[in-house]
Amino acid sequence: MKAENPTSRDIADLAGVSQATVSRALRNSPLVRKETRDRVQQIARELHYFVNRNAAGLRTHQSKTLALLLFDETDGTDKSMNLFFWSMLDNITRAAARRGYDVLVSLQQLTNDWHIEYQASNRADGLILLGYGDFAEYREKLDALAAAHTRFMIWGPIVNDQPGHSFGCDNEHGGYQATRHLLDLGRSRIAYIGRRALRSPEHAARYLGYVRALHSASMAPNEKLRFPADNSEKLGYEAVQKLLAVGEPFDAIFAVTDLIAIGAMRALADHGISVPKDVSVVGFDDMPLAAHVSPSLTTVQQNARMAAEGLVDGIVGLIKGQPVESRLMAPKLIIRESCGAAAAAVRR
Amino acid sequence: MKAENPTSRDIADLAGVSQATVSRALRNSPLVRKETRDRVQQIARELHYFVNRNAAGLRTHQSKTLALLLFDETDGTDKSMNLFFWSMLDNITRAAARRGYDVLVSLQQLTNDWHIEYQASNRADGLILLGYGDFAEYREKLDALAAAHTRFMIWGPIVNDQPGHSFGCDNEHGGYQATRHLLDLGRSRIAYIGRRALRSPEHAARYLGYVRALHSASMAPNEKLRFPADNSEKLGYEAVQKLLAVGEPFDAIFAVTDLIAIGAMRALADHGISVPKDVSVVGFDDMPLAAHVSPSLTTVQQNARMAAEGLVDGIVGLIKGQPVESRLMAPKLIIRESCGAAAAAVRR
DNA sequence: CTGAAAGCGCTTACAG
DNA sequence: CTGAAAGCGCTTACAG
Repeated sequence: MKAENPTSRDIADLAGVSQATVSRALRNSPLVRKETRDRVQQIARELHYFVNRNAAGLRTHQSKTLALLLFDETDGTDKSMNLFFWSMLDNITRAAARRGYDVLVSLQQLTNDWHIEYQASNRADGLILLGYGDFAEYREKLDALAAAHTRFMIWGPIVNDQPGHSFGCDNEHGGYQATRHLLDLGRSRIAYIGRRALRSPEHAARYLGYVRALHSASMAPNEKLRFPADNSEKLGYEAVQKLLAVGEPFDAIFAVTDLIAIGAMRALADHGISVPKDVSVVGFDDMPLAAHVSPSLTTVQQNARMAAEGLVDGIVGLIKGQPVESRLMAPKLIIRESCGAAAAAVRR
Repeated sequence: MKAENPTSRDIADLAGVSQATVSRALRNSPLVRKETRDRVQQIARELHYFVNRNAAGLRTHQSKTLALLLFDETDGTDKSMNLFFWSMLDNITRAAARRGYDVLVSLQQLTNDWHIEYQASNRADGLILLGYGDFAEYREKLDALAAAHTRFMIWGPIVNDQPGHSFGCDNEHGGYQATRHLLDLGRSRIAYIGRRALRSPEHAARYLGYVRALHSASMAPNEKLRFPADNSEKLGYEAVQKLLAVGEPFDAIFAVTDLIAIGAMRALADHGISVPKDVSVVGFDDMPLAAHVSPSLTTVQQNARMAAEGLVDGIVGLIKGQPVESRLMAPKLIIRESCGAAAAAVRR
């Protein structure tokens, strides 16, 4: 049915050279004479020849493939959280392709084995780990990866003692920017919705930025205006219900993620509280939805393209045995309608 | 630095059997005695051994990998369109994993070469093509794939003469359901926003369903209420502007995609027209955003899980040389607020 | 039930 | 600049 694929030997026969020369010519080796090289490549093209990756990989102990492991702590109902990852996936595949790597994708549940075997089986030369959540739970998996001498880059903060290398967003600075923006607009009773425990280091860093901004305005965080929430719209909604129940006055909310912010805005609307007139709301992530909700959400953007480049640079560096440093990139405040800074904000 | 991975030969030495027996034992061959098999597998586990995929693949001419090619006709600004694909990706990787396949992802631009070499280079045993858009443009690529004897499944409609196999949504039926729903609510002047040309077969099928529903109510489509639009919020917005400019009365809109519907609703809101009081709007796709806009969007859902299973079943069947039929799955009307069927609709 | 042997299609020292 | 040869780590007839 399906014709056999041509091999380098077939090309050698047609070109009248040895198979070794074909291999060299195809890889543009300077060892082979230009005319020979051109002839070989010409024939390869005519035959629609492509190097057998399994054979090449077996020989070189490389797969030229990266495995992207996406893990998701949510129950899957809040698919929207994945939007940033989607953009990351897009950018990572492109960045990887530019460097000659394919990307293997795996959606991991936290309970699954973490596919240490991707590298051990020569399916991938390195891993990129992408996920939000509780690092206390991940830690054990990361240790296992490290023990197996797996090369991996983690999307996320720089955590002391954490095995492996990471590339992340400077969440502390982002939290500072968000809060500073609210303060600059004259808001002073700024609620915080999100975690701040160390086991959730991204939230924790954003919280620290929030506190630093308050301090910079000679204020201190008000514990009555702090409500824990994981990353979901529902929990943002519920947090605002609690906030209102407490009765402590507030004029702004810093939600530690866009999803929480959107839930919070819905709760405010349901209670007849106007955003941004009565209360300003700022989120974090800049997921596509943020521009589409009403009022559109002012938020802190993590540039997915930059993130992808950082992660792919890192893992390719590790594969090549180069020294790699864990790094953070700067986030960017995106001003829309939800804080009142742009009264007649352009929505498109 | 990194210790060499163990090979089947290492296990053979430790187990005191031949390398061939190790290979058989690892693959649970009934040929090898249970005790031998258990001993070999035990040692493999202790050594954290994993079969070298390159070697196995070279030998068997299989990669146990599927390539998922996502192509996107938009300019990339309307990332939201990708949401259904994201869900597809999720479900496809899981469905593939269940069948022992990894998934390689590639985000294709229409202008790129379509990586015929995925299969020719033994990187993938088959392809899944995922994208919306204009089949006239794809056609040439599909022919090239077919000419290269590449196995592939296309997400989309069954198109006569189109090379390869497809699995898609019964868009005609979906268009019928959407329109029927509007008719059942007493709407009679139903605008259609979307393409209907054959070169855009998904839109075309939805349009045919729209027409059939109208006929079933003894109505005919009103050409003054038809406005072409590609899949973007912006174009949905603009279509409604044109619709209003024409002055032809209407009480409902069937938008051929959710994104168009959302743009349409925004345009209606900007003109002070109430949805669903004055005008009912129904979309197609049920992207996550659909539940979050206000009013929440009644739409026709394509079940991503079912779609993924269909595509993966198809491609695995093709790989195994089994007969595979192109098939359609049934869409499902999801009733929310935008048509007025659920006055006090639950938004969550 | 097990082993010896061939061979999948490359890459790369080694020799010329 | 080119070729002959080894070998990457498996799987699977072939023989026993």
